[in-house]
Amino acid sequence: MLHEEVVGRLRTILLDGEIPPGGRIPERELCAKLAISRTPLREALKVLAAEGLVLLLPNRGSRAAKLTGKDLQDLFEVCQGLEALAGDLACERITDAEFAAIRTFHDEMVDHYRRGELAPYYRCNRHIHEAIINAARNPVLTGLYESVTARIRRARYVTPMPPPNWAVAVQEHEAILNALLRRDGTALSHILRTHLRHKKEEVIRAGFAEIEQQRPMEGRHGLFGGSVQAGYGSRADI
Amino acid sequence: MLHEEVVGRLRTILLDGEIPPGGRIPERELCAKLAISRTPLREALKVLAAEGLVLLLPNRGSRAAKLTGKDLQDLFEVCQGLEALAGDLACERITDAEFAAIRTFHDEMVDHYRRGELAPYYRCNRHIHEAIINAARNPVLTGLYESVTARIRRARYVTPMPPPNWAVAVQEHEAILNALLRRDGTALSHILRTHLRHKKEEVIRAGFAEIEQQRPMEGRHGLFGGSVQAGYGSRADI
DNA sequence: GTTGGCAGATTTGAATGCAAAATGCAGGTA
DNA sequence: TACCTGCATTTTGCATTCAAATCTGCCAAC
Repeated sequence: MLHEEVVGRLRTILLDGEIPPGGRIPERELCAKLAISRTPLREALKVLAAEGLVLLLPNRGSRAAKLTGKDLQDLFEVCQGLEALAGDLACERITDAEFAAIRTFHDEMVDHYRRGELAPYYRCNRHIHEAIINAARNPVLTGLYESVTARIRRARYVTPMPPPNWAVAVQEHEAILNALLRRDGTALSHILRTHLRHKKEEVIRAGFAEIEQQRPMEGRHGLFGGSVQAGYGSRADI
Repeated sequence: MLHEEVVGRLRTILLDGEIPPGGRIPERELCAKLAISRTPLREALKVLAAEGLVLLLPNRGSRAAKLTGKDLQDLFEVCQGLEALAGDLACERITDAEFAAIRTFHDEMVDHYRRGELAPYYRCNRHIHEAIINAARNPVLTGLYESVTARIRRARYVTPMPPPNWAVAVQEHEAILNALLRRDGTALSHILRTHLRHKKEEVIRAGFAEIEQQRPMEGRHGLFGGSVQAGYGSRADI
């Protein structure tokens, strides 16, 4: 019960920004805080490094990963690909009940839009996107999606929306719902790609990538391929 | 230098089937074999569990993950999505040199096809797919792709090809090259999806998923989402 | 003959210990 | 004053140790 939980709690700490991106991760303090020894903590750090949330610097400790604008762009692009795939699959596999649930979220979301309530709008929005992923009935996809979206969540679901863009986003969501209703995978896939591309542009324009004071070569690491790997630095928040 | 290397070697051991899927992973033996202590080995196991290559059974050790037909299908679907995305991006970003390299691999591949040389054919084939991924210039994508393809590599690049299917595959590759030449992302994306879908169907038909003697509930685990998580069993080889 | 249960051995999960590397700081030198 | 050098301290990475859980084999009871 220890290991899983440690990974989860650490992940929360990192995603919530309790340890700010780029911040040092003090092993001893965290051990005390979580009331565990260094062994399970270090195991968790390795796992999170594989997820791209932690940067392991050999012999020099670990740091919370920072996202550069490039990182953010890369992540959004991948997210586009994953959601497009999910949309395609979801149209083949979604149940009527699942569709109904999405429609409910959608209607609620539109209500929040009309009232200009951003936070609840985003909540519904996120439910919809996640429901589409789940409807694809592909655990591998779900897993990758969670891992990718976790890292852009704050950028994605916090960025303020200028009214014109917000209107477009809602329109796109109408189209998403429509494509789902028609079970038109190709269309849904296309809309989702567009939708995410817009979101990406908005987030990047909103400045989630401007504070790039490139740190000089932090080590690589960050298993699973090249995720964070290529050694970035910077970004203070997200 | 230890940790990274241990993960790498263990991954190789698992992917090469040196420890067969579903096989127990004997910590002590592996420690002796790799000349390390249990601590770094266990860290590596946790990381590989997060990648979906290892199943962690609380208090009952770890096992090499097995792929069910469903797993294989899920992985191929995700691979479709990733390659489609890569194709789209690659068309925007590929350099002439990269394209030339792909064309060279392509020509060589066709030669091998004409001579009926499957293994070298697959080698070129794989180079092409990887080159497209790399041309997308997206480290996150590259990382996920590596992680996903590693798990289906043996199925994908070992399955024998009935002549008619092989001919179709080569034709598809002609189309891939053509779309790349024209920098037509939409077309390339579409072809890659189709190409991968065919491959998936072929692999599944070739029987890489038939030996499913469902093991009774092995624990879950296997971080990153639901990858292996949902607790499958079975498959003896791959 | 089979089943249930108990004691010993094995294995796992986590804590602690120890050597090596890195960091910080004081003092000396140009 | 700025910079380099050497030492003490801290931190990291791995090995070892220890407690708890699981597995194995044996015996008794039905």
